[in-house]
Amino acid sequence: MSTARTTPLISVAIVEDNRYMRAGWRALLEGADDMVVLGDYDRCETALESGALDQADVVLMDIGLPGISGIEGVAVLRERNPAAAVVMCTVHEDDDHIFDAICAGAVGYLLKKTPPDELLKAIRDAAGGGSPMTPSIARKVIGSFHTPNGRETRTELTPRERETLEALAQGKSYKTVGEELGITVNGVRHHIRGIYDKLQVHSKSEAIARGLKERLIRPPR
Amino acid sequence: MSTARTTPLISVAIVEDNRYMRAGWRALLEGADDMVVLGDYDRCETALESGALDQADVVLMDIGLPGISGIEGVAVLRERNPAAAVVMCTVHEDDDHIFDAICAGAVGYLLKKTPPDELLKAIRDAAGGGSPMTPSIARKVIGSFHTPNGRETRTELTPRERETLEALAQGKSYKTVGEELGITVNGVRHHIRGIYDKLQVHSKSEAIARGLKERLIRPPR
DNA sequence: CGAAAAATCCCCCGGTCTGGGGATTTCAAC
DNA sequence: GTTGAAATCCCCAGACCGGGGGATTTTTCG
Repeated sequence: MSTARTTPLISVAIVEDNRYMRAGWRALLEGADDMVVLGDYDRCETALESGALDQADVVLMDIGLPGISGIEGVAVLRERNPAAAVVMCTVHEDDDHIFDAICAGAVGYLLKKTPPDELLKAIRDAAGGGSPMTPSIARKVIGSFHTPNGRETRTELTPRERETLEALAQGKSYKTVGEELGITVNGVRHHIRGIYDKLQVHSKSEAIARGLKERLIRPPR
Repeated sequence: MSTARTTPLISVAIVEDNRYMRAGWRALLEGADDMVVLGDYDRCETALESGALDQADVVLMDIGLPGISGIEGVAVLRERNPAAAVVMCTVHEDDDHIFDAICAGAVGYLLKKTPPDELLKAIRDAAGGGSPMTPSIARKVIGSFHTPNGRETRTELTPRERETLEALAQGKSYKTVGEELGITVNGVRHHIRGIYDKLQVHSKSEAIARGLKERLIRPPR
């Protein structure tokens, strides 16, 4: 009889255009006794056609692929097989690629320099409901939640102005904001004018957009 | 002569109200030869007064503290010593605490059930510019970037409506949006009316707020 | 091929918002 | 104890936006 397993096998699919890297990954995963490689592909199109991605628990995906990029690939796959945990694996460490991939639906993001044992750990992690990330990437993701310097008066909004802007960002009208802050519409108007002045904008939405971008206020919810 | 070090010592401060847990952490860290414990405290106030936090590389902080909570503590510390990497350590796994702590400035978030060796790894990770997180927490953070179902027509906005709403979220006016999409103000108005209808709102800001909340559109930047 | 949905354009009217003034109170700092 | 910033309130005029209509064209799909 075969060895009793405490955990089910992890099905993995590989999408990577570099054949040597692809072969390396395959060999590595095949050496792990808790994983099975469903297939390796050099581009998203063929991987999707093969059907392997539809049964995969984890998909190791390169980001810079010929044809459909890894980013678009994730988006497509997410509709076909939402249960699959896609781990992006790439040389790019720049913010745009990272956040594009994450927004598209990737659950993990590793740099290609990740050592083999950590790659295996990452796959187990991803299959187990985690989100493996290279430390520097994790910090970037976390950093995206942080306000630029943490001060109350970051750019230079007064506390009251910040409250006002946050209320506006929740879609509230002058009147509603006034009720919420316990002041009249005129009081609200004053603060809003201060905000427009400091942010150099001329409308509610513009102020909200800048407030969010500069992280002067926290995004609602 | 003392042993040559390849990496500098990591200064750690501990803030945790449970004395047993605190003592346990302290003992653990003192057993690691690349760390030095600057002090352990049962509340933020005393920790801040002591000055230990001002020199710490890493701060292990409980989230549920008497007096000033760990969340507020992070915010305060961030202004005093932005270089410190604060790792929240708690039993709470609910979203609010997590995101509040991260937004306040924490770089890591561990559950108290984290085994000792992983705790040490997490501290080294935090000191080295990473963001240690319990796998389930990491997934939640990553998940916050994902759209609910990944489809293009998530709730029920048409592609053109989504483009319009995204442009609005960038603070653009009807006219500007029209120029961007290559249509007239009237075309824009039509899409916006469709959006208002579907989202059940009655103003630009409200639509943007809901669009962001429901993740129908990606936050600008 | 037809029906439905999406996308485009147009007009009018009333309400909200923006920009321009000006005024008073409070509170902390100098 | 004056100064200044923050916060509160008020008015007016014009621009922009939202709700109500209606119309045409392209695309999608059964």
